Amino acid sequence: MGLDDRKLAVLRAIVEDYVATQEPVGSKALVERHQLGVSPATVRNDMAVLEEEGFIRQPHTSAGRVPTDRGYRLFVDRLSRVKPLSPAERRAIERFLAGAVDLDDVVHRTVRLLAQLTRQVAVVQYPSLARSRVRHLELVPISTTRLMLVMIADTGRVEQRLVEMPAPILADDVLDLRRLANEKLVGVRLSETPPLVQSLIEECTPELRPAMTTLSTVLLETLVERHEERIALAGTANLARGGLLDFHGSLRPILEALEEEVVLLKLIGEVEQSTLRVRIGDENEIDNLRAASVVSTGYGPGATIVGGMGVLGPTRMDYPGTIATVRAVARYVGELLAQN
Amino acid sequence: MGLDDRKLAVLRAIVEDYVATQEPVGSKALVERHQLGVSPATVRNDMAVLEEEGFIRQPHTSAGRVPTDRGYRLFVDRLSRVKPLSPAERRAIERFLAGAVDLDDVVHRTVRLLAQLTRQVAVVQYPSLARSRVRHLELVPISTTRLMLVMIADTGRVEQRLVEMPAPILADDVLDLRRLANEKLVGVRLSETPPLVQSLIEECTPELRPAMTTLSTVLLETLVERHEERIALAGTANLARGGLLDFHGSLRPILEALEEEVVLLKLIGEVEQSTLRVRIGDENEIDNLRAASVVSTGYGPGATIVGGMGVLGPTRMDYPGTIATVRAVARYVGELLAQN
DNA sequence: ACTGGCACTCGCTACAGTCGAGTGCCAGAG
DNA sequence: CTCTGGCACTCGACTGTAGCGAGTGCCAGT
Repeated sequence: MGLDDRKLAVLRAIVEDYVATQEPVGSKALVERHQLGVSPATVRNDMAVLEEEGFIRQPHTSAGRVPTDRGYRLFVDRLSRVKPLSPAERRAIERFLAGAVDLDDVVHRTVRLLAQLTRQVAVVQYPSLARSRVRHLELVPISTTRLMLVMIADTGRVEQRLVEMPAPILADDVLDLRRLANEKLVGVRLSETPPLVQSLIEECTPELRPAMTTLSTVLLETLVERHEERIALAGTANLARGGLLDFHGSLRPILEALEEEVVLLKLIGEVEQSTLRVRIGDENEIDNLRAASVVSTGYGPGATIVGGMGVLGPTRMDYPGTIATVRAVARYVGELLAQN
Repeated sequence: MGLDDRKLAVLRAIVEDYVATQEPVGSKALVERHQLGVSPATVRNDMAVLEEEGFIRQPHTSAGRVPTDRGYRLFVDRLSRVKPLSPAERRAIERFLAGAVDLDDVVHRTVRLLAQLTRQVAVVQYPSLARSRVRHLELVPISTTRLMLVMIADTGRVEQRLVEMPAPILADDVLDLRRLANEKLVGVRLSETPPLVQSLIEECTPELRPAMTTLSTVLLETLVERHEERIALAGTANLARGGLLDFHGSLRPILEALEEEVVLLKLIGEVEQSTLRVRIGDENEIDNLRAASVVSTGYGPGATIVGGMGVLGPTRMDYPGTIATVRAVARYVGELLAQN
């Protein structure tokens, strides 16, 4: 396919105009707004080619052109220059995140910040437990047969869980359990704890065995199985901005998808390296989100990735701006985490 | 105003039909569907009176009638018989909540359950800290200058917070701090802790004083000031069901309101007794929710109320059903909490 | 290879006309 | 005094027609 420079320029112009105005853009308007140096007729010919190649389409005969998912893809891959953040934005990010006092707080602020800056739906995954190490385990007696298990991970995450003991347990035994568990598990990656928890049962004294067994099941549940991943969400109201023209009509599927933790994790949790990822319309694996685009990236202290964050909006969105913002916020959060 | 029994029956019929069909209801359709025992003409006269009194209105001349907020109000107060839950529903509630393992879990399940049963947006407030008592305070050393403060309330809530110490602190001192704090604060209502925390500083040994001072500020923040109330939300996708006819057009204001914790608290958190409360359309103090109705109630173990829960939907909603569901769920959750 | 011109398409808007659900009112019956 | 049947009226929803104009595709000319 012969896509010379001018045709690409035309595509870029179409995307930019359409994103800005939300209206199909015609050849005449194009040459007026951009300095293409050629006549509308020429642009029309280029448009015909672009349409043949599947980068743009006409909503109706005799309307202007609109980019297709493929068109946006090409735009993102080859045509959009990264739009550097303004100093004001950088400062806003820094100031907004600086006040955070806690991991919870960091995540909360981050997700609100992302939603606000991009004016879209923001999603932030808490640092993944699978990628964390155990920093400390605490057992707090609640009653004679009840303990509260508190697990603190090196990423700052804290999980707690009630443990129902099979029989009353002595304070001293609780201390023993705690000591044993900590000796064995502190510093270990959570994903690698299961065999160790098993050995914990085997190696402990017979008197402690029943208690340790129940504790272990809860431990395993807390560490590995149960709602292992947490997610924060903000900016859903932004979905209703575009007058429902985006998302062709109904927000329902989108809202439904956003309620499913699993779906959200799929959206932003699958990042292995810190590469930023853009999924446009059809490229999304989740059917409900075929009308949306997702910009996501991993984040973490230094080069390691401990979780993902991202933004969801209409396919017709300001990709360069969104990409820049997501990238910047992720970097700041990473630095913040590194300080701990 | 003379509202005899038949006029009330007419109003009830109008509300029921409109809720079911979502279309303005005319006199003829009414007599056909309900056994009113009179002719359409008579009904029309009654309707005229009802309209004069402000209980129903016509969207346009020559369309059927639609209930006004006032009409719904009268319906809820005097016309709706409580619709008992089906045994199947009761069982569903029981089964769904029985598996809960944790306060977090209870709240999560409750909110999803409510959303599912009522097919509306559900909101559940975590047991309010202000109404809880301190059950235990735990201090976990993270590094020489960092502690993790964990507060467990008698309602099952657990709050944690990082404490940044002004100077390195010894393990023994941590134990002392913990002991002192627990001695002073365990069993106290959170709302009454501030003076005690103050005295904690005054009474402790000079060596511990700096550490205790920082700890105290964090304690106060955790116990009283900071995001004291937590809230769970589910079912936002249900907002987009009614084809946007409800909420006259835009979901935006509703979604915006739902993102504000403060607003949500106002919605469901102001319950003092366990009385169920229904706010219809205009009766809502929050402007963004003038097009919605809220059914809310308090819940808690036994007669004490520890938090609120509720449901938000279009004014045109099945009040009897929703009221019954909310009430039932709140009661079950209360029983569940009482077991702890 | 680009441009200007021209005929053509087709969605949008306005307007007129018809249909019918629903109403308000009135006179008469119970 | 209350209910009923009848009747004229209103007005929104729908249909069909016509004109407008943005935008296109194509072609001949430079």
